[in-house]
Amino acid sequence: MGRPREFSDAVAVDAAMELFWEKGYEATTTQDLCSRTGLGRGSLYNAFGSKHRLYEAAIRRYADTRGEAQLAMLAEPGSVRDRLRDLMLGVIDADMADPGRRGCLALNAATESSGRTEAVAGLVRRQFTDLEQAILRLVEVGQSTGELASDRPPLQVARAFQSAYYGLRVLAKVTGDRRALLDVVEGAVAAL
Amino acid sequence: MGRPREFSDAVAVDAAMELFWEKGYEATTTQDLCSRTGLGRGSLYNAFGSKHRLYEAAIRRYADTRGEAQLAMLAEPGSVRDRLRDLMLGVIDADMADPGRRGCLALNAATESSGRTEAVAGLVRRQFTDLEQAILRLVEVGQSTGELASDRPPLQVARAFQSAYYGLRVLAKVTGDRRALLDVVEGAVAAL
DNA sequence: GTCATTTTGTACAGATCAGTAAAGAATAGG
DNA sequence: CCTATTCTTTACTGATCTGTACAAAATGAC
Repeated sequence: MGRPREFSDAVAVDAAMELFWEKGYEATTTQDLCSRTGLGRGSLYNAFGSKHRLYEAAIRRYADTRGEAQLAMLAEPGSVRDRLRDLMLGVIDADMADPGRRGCLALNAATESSGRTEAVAGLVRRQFTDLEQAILRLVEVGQSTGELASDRPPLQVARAFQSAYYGLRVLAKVTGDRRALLDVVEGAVAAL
Repeated sequence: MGRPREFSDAVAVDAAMELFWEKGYEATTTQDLCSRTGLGRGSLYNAFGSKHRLYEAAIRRYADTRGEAQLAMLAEPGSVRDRLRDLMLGVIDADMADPGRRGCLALNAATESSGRTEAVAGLVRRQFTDLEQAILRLVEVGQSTGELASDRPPLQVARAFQSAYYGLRVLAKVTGDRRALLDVVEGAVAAL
């Protein structure tokens, strides 16, 4: 009972996510969040408690939407090499098409020291290990079908590839040199 | 002529660098900077103009000290694989020994959207390409001596390794799992 | 309708923000 | 010693920060 909410939580968190994604935690003000979500201060604090809690919700939402979309991409049919290459190529297209150069919210949250509480670190860690596991499964498939060489531990191969993936996203933040990024992709795929 | 400065610019920038390194640009206040450097507000603004200009000076100083130290490490004697492995192992030791989990200031500056003006992006880009070139030279040496396979373009190999290096630093920000990080090292070195 | 409950809007709190103004202090040159 | 110049200190600005208090509004239960 009581007065019903005039907004959808998911939509509000989505708007907050976009904002944190653009500006980071510290540079985003609660006023920004009110403007972007359309909520008044009272509603925003009533629903989410604090700026930091909303930040955590935004990271969770990022994982549930963008993160899951990436994992789904890895599950599509096709050779292992093609799947992993597409993952990286997709990132290059997305990151370079984005004028705000937002990159990956989870990665941004990992590197921004303020707001990197244990709660945030935990959420980021989970996204990282989810991706690691998805890559690992692909590598295992590739090794079992003979598409990939089987002379190295799959987990090691997966982790090295994942690292190159995050490095790629870091490089894409400051460089506009598409060929440099494509070198990373081909180098990482060749290393499989 | 005029009244002499009571502080050394280099020492002040060094202190500011440590602070920006710990907290990032946005979360560092000018009051923090005054406390840490020991300067009054007047002196700080007289000497550096603005918080952002001091940030740029800090990044430059980071490049001149920490960045150069890394490049020097790559120039030491030893096999190419050992040099590149040591680069990464050194990072693991340094990052995990640091309770503040500061990581790499240049990488932090690259991902923090606020304060990422073109000036900052340029400074970061320079550090990135300096490392790329240093790795490239090593790869070229390795390929010419036969230590590394010569079936792939050296620049592609170097860029993929560099990416794994930055990815490693990102992972080190949130994980305490040393074996996961060591997998990245061995995977990246094996991919050479 | 009345009541309990929740949401909403507004106004406000106290702290803190980056940056500046201005007066006093320390120097070099004359 | 005197002046021009630079640095230091302090006080202050106006804006902005996160979070809260509180009354009005909207609902369901009865």
